Amino acid sequence: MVGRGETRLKESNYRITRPRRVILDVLRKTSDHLSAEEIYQQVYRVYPAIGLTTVYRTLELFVQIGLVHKFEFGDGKARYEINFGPQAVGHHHHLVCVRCKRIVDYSDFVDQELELIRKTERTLQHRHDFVIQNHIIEFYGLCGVCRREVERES
Amino acid sequence: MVGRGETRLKESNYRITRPRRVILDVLRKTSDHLSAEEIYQQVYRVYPAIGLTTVYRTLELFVQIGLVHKFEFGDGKARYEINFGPQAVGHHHHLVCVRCKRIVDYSDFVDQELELIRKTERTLQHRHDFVIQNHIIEFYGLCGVCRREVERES
DNA sequence: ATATCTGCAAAGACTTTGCATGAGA
DNA sequence: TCTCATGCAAAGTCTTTGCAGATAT
Repeated sequence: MVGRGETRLKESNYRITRPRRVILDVLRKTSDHLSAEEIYQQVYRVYPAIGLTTVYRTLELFVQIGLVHKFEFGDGKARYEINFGPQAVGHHHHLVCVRCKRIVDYSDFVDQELELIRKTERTLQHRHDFVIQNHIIEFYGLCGVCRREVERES
Repeated sequence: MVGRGETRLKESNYRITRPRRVILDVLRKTSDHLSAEEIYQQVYRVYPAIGLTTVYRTLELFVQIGLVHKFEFGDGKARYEINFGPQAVGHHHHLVCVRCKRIVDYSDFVDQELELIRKTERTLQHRHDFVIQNHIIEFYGLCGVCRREVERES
């Protein structure tokens, strides 16, 4: 999916600039769910001239060309992950606590999911004239800590 | 999943108030992806004393007790849908355009998905000590209109 | 009666926009 | 060269918080 991001940029007629390269590097190297501010801070270390605005603009660009996925888990700030595609190592999904917003990654069943996803994807592409770049599966619920706190309150 | 929402409120030791009843009604009756502001406006028609703050607080409460799901599709405002559960009529997923944020509902393959989801759910519950309330599947990509615009630009 | 809930106003947090300067192809 | 990209400052939008008055049980 992601290929080499620089190639993708060129293909889409965007310039390869220092900020874009560094932001892409940060995203490629982390396995966290980074917010724009966090990405800004990481980039700042190797390229202090960076501005937060550029980070936002670059991330939006990456999202639109399918290089990155933007997640919003409900805690007010968006988070970004590079999009390696459904078959790549690193493909995973999320388990989110609706109370404390804790996020757990999981990658169980991704191979079993693949067939269903592919089939769905094909159908949706045709039926709705969409070019699909990626998909997400998320489970929502209460983590153990929050469940016990809720039980105690009632 | 949702049962009768009022019952769920009682069980969780929350009071059944006019604003809560009206907000729940609005959510039960619509099939749209309403934002807090939109919900406020709908509620306002039958209960003009409502405040936007209350709408936000009520929605957050509903999310935490699993009555409602909060979606953030990337356009800056959260959207809310009542959570009927994976087997109920009305269960559906989303197809989102990363460029114009258009959202298409689909419900193809939801029966085929059920088995996989159940299995995943069971595993995750145990492995991560989570009580799972619901799940979402979302596909992201470019809608036809945006795809053509992007092609024209390059 | 009293612990909860509500509405208003104000504050807060994240993100976007305008514009002049700088940099890639 | 010349269009595209960047950074700063300011503005914008959605959401949350504080607090006094109202309400459900």
